[in-house]
Amino acid sequence: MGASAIPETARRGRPLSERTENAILGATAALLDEKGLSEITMEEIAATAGVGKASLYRRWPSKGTLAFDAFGARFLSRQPLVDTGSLRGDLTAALRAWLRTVHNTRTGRTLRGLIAEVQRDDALASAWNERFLTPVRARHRVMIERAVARGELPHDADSDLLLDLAYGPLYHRLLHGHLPLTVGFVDDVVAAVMAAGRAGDPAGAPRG
Amino acid sequence: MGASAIPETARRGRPLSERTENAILGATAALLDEKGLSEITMEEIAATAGVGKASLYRRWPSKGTLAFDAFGARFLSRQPLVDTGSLRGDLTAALRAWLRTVHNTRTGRTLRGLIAEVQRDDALASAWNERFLTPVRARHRVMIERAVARGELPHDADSDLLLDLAYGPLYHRLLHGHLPLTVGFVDDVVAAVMAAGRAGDPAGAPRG
Amino acid sequence: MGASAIPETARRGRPLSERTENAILGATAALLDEKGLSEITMEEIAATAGVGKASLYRRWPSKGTLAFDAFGARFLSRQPLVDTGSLRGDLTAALRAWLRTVHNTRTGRTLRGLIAEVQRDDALASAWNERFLTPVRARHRVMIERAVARGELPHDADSDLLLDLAYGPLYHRLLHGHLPLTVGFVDDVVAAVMAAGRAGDPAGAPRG
Amino acid sequence: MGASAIPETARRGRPLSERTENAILGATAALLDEKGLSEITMEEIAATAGVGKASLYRRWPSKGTLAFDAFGARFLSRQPLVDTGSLRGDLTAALRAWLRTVHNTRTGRTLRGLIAEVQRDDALASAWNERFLTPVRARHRVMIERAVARGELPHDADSDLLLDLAYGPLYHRLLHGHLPLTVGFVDDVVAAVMAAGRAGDPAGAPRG
DNA sequence: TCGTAACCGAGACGGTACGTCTGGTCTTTTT
DNA sequence: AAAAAGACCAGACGTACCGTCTCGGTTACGA
Repeated sequence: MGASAIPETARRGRPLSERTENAILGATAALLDEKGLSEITMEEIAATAGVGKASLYRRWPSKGTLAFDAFGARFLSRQPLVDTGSLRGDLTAALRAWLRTVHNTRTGRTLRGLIAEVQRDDALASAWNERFLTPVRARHRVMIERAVARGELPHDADSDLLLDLAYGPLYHRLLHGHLPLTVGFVDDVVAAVMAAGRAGDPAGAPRG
Repeated sequence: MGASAIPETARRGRPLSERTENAILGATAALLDEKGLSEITMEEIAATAGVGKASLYRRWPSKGTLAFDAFGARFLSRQPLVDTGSLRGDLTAALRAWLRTVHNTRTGRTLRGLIAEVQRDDALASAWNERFLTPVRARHRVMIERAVARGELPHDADSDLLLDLAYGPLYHRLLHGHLPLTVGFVDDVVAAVMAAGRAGDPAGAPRG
Repeated sequence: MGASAIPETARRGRPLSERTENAILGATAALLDEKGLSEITMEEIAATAGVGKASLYRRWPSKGTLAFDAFGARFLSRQPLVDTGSLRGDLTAALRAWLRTVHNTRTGRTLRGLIAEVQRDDALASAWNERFLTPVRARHRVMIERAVARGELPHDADSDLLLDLAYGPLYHRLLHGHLPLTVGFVDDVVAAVMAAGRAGDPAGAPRG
Repeated sequence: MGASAIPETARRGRPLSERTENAILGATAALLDEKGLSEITMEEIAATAGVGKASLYRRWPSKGTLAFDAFGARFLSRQPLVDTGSLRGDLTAALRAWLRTVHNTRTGRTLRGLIAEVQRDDALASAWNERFLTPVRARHRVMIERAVARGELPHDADSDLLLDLAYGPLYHRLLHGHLPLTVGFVDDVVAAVMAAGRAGDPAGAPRG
């Protein structure tokens, strides 16, 4: 989304300035630390970065994509993959890390704002999927694969299902706020995922 | 949110017109059938309703609250509570009804737009909780209570947890769109909730 | 303009309340003492008078006519007609009284506001002429007639012209503010009118 | 009032477009030819000019100042200064030109509207003085100076007074409409000014 | 070493929508 | 039936941002 794509041949003309790019990303991150995405304007980002608005639009097509670039790396870096030796341990570690990252934090507010933005912008939705959800899920999927290798889960365990069972309830409370996001809740969710996994290949259950 | 609050004594001056209110709600609903919430403007609603803008702001403080009033009743009416005689049957019926209501429908798009709006407006978030989430969850909780009465679930089953386990994964796919919302997925989620429920008090203890 | 028109027969229903009328005129006068006519709204007048807007529009068709009624009598009462025994004395007394009334006073500001209002409302312009200009000019014309009777002016002296020669320059400076309105200026204008009057029939003929 | 002020150094950013400015002034002038200033809205001017509202407010702080810029030059150009060889001739030519320009013309209606506007806006009043009244009076003052040079008026003739004696009665009738603005009236006013001028230094008359 | 293409910051551009305000009218209940 | 209250429709107000374009100027490649 940001500056990428190595040109086949060196492109003519003045190249995009790395300083400008960093200034924009820095200003965006700083503003996201202060307030919600919907309260930030492109003009404000440009002014804060000491940059013309055109330099924003030259790189990112919308506020959402820019915020996503300014936000994504930091978020991903806070979702480490640890190997505790058991699926329950891995899941607990992963979901608690997610909880710490988003619960009552500026990062959580930004994440909510980005998900809101995704609902109104199909292009951003694609980017969100490819650049954020896919990698984070690939990382999480490793937990499932290790559990299969250990024999904790059957060979045909549905990793997509299990991940949605784990993260779905958490995002649900994050976005709707109907009930608190607590460590206890996270542990209950982990227990439920364990139960569902042990119950055998859920995809094999009879359905209509 | 809209006209409410029974006056202690008859209020002075010209009362809010029911015709005007209905015209506004009707226009909003019609526009929500055409396009997304974020593409609709208050000016457009007023013009469609043949009403002054002030008559909108006199009743609703924001577009979100208005959309919520125009949308809520319809949505709730499409989430019937049926008694099939078993928890699995009840859950399957409820989640499939939800799926039919939101999957690739205008209602689904509107629901996504409203959830996005809720992320940026605390007042709307409260209304969303009180006027939408709380009643819909109360209705769904009946399923859990019936299962407890039947002996399908232990007495201390955590209905909040079970409902989040059921609806969380569905909303997750609705909002992120990383994987399709299918009947098969719904049935898998039901199976997982059943497994989690049978496993006893999910909040705690080791299970064999 | 205001409450007038004696009913042929006693009118049916509740009569227009004199209290209401006085409250409106009082509120208007009070507001005109505070600020300019263009900064006052009908809603403000109604609120200040503790009266419904309909009670304003029932009596006066526009803000200008109302202001005119609230203002007119006071202004006229401050333009006394004195008989000093000479045209120069009469004119000096009249123009100086006008100067005292309007120079750097709230009355002057209101007068300017009303004249501005008259430019954009033909109905008000008529009222202004009939109810304000005509009576005040009739009163001033007496000065000219007395001067003719004394032999200070020829029998065919054009009183309209002489009055416009006297008041025109004063209103000019009041409305344009290009030069100060001073007693010296008033006296110079009186001298000029005297000269013009003495020169014989101003409408015509060559003079030596 | 509009785009002016030569920049000390080349100004940064995109300069104000002359095309836009002309479009706005043209649209304003066209609308002023159709109807009165008070019936014209900023939105209408922007739409007619094919221009955003911000481009109006970027240049002019109010409708009055804009109308003034659109109107001023045209009006001034219709008040030529001719040298007829005598004060009476010069005055007659100037006042008759004024009469032709404003009597029952769109220009006259606009002039009345602007004078009304000036009464409610101090900033506009200043502009009106500096940019309209001062130059037009400077031009007219030449008539007086030539008359002094010819010996028609004493050396200490008060040009401000004489100009107000000449134009005051005309504006008086224009704004109040109590009596018609005719050529005969103009000639009478000229005669009066001549008489006042010949009567010697009016400023020297005794006063209290 | 020059030309030129694409960048740079600044800010004006045509637009849209905002939420407020006012005008003049209409609809209540109360007097 | 007029009173006070206040909602009604209509639409202008001046502001804020949008995403694009224009300006004078800079940078770095390729000829």
